[in-house]
Amino acid sequence: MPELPEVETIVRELRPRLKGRRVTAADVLHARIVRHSDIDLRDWLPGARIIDVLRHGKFILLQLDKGWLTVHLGMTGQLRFEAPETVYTRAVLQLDDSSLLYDDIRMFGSIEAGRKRIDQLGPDALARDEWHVRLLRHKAPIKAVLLNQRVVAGIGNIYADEALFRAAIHPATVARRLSKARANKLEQLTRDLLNEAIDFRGSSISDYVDTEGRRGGFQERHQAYGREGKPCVRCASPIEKSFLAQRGTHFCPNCQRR
DNA sequence: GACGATGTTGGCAC
DNA sequence: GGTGCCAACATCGT
Repeated sequence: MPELPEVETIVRELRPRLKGRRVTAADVLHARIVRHSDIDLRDWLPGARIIDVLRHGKFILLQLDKGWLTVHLGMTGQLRFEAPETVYTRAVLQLDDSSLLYDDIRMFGSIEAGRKRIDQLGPDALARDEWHVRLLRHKAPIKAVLLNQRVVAGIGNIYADEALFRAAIHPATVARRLSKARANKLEQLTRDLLNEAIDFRGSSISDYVDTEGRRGGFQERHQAYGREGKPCVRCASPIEKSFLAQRGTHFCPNCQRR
């Protein structure tokens, strides 16, 4: 569920509440959530001071005085302050002044100590980086390349469809065959899109809520994603849905020609 | 009730 | 390097 705008919304709420706080206790209710590490968070976290809260792509990074705690929300992960535990609560952090709970219905999310996996990611989609040149190195369909977090980090299925719609590029276009100008335009339109979505506190399709349980508002502004059969806002042709890179893909067959 | 789809990623086979 | 399939899991719509 959560892509860059949703994760950024959460990070902006976490940062002022977590910065400078000390972890007093940690509980892991479902071991599967903690991955790629032999560290037992229940032993490792207590006493740690939170220096800052950062984001890279869809990953939330808690910078601690003793290392890093990396959180990925997967499809249905949620972080909530002072919330009651549910059957889907997978971990709980007790802080010196509050508690932070990690809920995850489908458990595609993860929490890990260390920062290693971030090294595999491409530049954050909003970072100062001309990442459109990276798109041109791949011969896969442009939509698959946008979804590849090693190429550029933060774009998921919703924003890939929305970005390609704005740029009027067919999702199946071979990335390497885009002109440099079109790739550059795609990057700029993607940045605009992500920033607008952040202004609306992200998109809520079903599960996504922020740390206070509020839904986002950007789903009302989607022009392609979830609009199958509805008229294109530019030309009124019905939006089509097909499958590409094993993901539902929405586009205007008239505006986005191959 | 069964079936298929859902915003994510990682691993593996080819 | 790219593709396709599967796995993790629960819910919801048809």
